[in-house]
Amino acid sequence: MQQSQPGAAESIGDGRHAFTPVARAKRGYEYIAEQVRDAIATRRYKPGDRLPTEREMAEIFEVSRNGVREAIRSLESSGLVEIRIGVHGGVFVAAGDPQTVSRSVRDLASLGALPPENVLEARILLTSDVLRLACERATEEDLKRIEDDILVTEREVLQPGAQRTFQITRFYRLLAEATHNKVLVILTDSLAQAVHVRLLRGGPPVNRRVGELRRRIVGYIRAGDSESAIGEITRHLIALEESMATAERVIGA
Amino acid sequence: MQQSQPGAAESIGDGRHAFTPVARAKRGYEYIAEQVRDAIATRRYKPGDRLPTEREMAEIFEVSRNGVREAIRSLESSGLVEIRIGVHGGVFVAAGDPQTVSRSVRDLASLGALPPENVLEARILLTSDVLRLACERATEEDLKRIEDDILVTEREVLQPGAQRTFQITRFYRLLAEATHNKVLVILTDSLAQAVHVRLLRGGPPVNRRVGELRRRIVGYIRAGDSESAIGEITRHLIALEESMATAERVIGA
DNA sequence: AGTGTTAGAATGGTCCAGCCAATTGCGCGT
DNA sequence: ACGCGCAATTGGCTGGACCATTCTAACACT
Repeated sequence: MQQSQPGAAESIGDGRHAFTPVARAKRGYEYIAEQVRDAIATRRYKPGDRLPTEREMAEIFEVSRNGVREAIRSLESSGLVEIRIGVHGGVFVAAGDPQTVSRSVRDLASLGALPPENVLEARILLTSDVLRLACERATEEDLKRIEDDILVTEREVLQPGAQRTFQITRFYRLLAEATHNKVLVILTDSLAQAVHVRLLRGGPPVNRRVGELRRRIVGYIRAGDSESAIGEITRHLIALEESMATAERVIGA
Repeated sequence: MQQSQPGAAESIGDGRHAFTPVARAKRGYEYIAEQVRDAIATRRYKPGDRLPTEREMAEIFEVSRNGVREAIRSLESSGLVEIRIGVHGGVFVAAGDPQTVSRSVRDLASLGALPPENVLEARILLTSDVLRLACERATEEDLKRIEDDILVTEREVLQPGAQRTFQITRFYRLLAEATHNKVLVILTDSLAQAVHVRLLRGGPPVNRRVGELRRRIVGYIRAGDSESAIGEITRHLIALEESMATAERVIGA
């Protein structure tokens, strides 16, 4: 996988030179992971297929079993393979879990690599697109699911000692699911996770009025009034950002 | 790391039950990776900080050094830590490389988990948002960079035996960079990678006219005519999708 | 004083050989 | 026919050993 080189090269020059960072001594397991990745990318191995056993790979690649295990760990953490144990166990090409993407984004947010104002802007744009599509495509079932979730959330939020849960993520994912577009679900979920990380780090108190707000949104979607829905949620996202920003200023984070 | 549970639970029921998959016997290294992840998420460790050495962690967590190494491999592959060797080397919390996200998306695409029509739709929406912002914010420098890249691309494309390179990814990233929004760059790049994977798997021949098209886009951006730019690129993305679809039908992939 | 040079220490990188735990199939006994 | 347990195969994990890389600090030579 030549993923790091292009980025690195371009960030330095104008892209015209053909230089690449001096082939840093890659570690053994990287070569293994790379080969497996390529084999999957080129469809030589498809989801569900079983790779050779650890012991076999150790022979094939001429490394110790430990080296193979590290490579597998890396691939597993990327969501490319999954492991089953027992006879007929082994390393299998995974089906592809969409959550790996939002986990990446969450990690980036954990590291503070995502400026909040950029997340906010992207979120407003993305959510607006989602709402427009949702107005066209949401089925009654989709809307029911959202309404059920609102009830759950209200119950969670009104309980004494309400903790931050995954409600933030859930609502937006359900909205995105109403577009019937998997990719939009992934993107929406990713941005929600970026905010979620921040909320977990001592954010503002839980807003007890979320229920009302969300019900209004659903109402607009039912009526096919995308512009009102967008306006409503945009104001909400901005308000949320402001309350997070002040909360962080108080803590001094 | 409770990332797999919420998704799994919700996909089954209505979200009202509090059931969680029977705590599958987690492997030792997962506990380690989880603790380190949490420590980073809660800012107990910040980018640049050094974690204990492998040997120390092995003592702390009461596992073998191999176990620790597997945990580190997993975190490294998530882009959370990076390793330096030598005295004063060790495991350091990373700065956060945006490429981890697009790599995730690319992996998902490799696994065939992203329906092409969903990618196309998301790409059209996202690129439209990007172009609107770019029309407002692009500096002369931004546009210069794009024009330079177009020249590079034309040279690459017109060479005999033109190979698919990273030009597809590059152009869209540069467009996104003109919005001066890091998050939009990440999202744009991710979707471009999803398409790139497909192109590498025997896509249609390289389009030799890309230069003209891209120059027109830049022209519209300079003129602040976002709608024309959007129309142009939307038609292009749709045409690209169609040519990929037919190419795949021929191959029988 | 300045300048190489070298020895040592600390770190991750790798290997080996072995045993444990989970899973499954097969054959034996009832 | 049924069930029970053994055996085979897989990944999970251990502990110990040694190598490769890097940096520091002491030393030797100008």
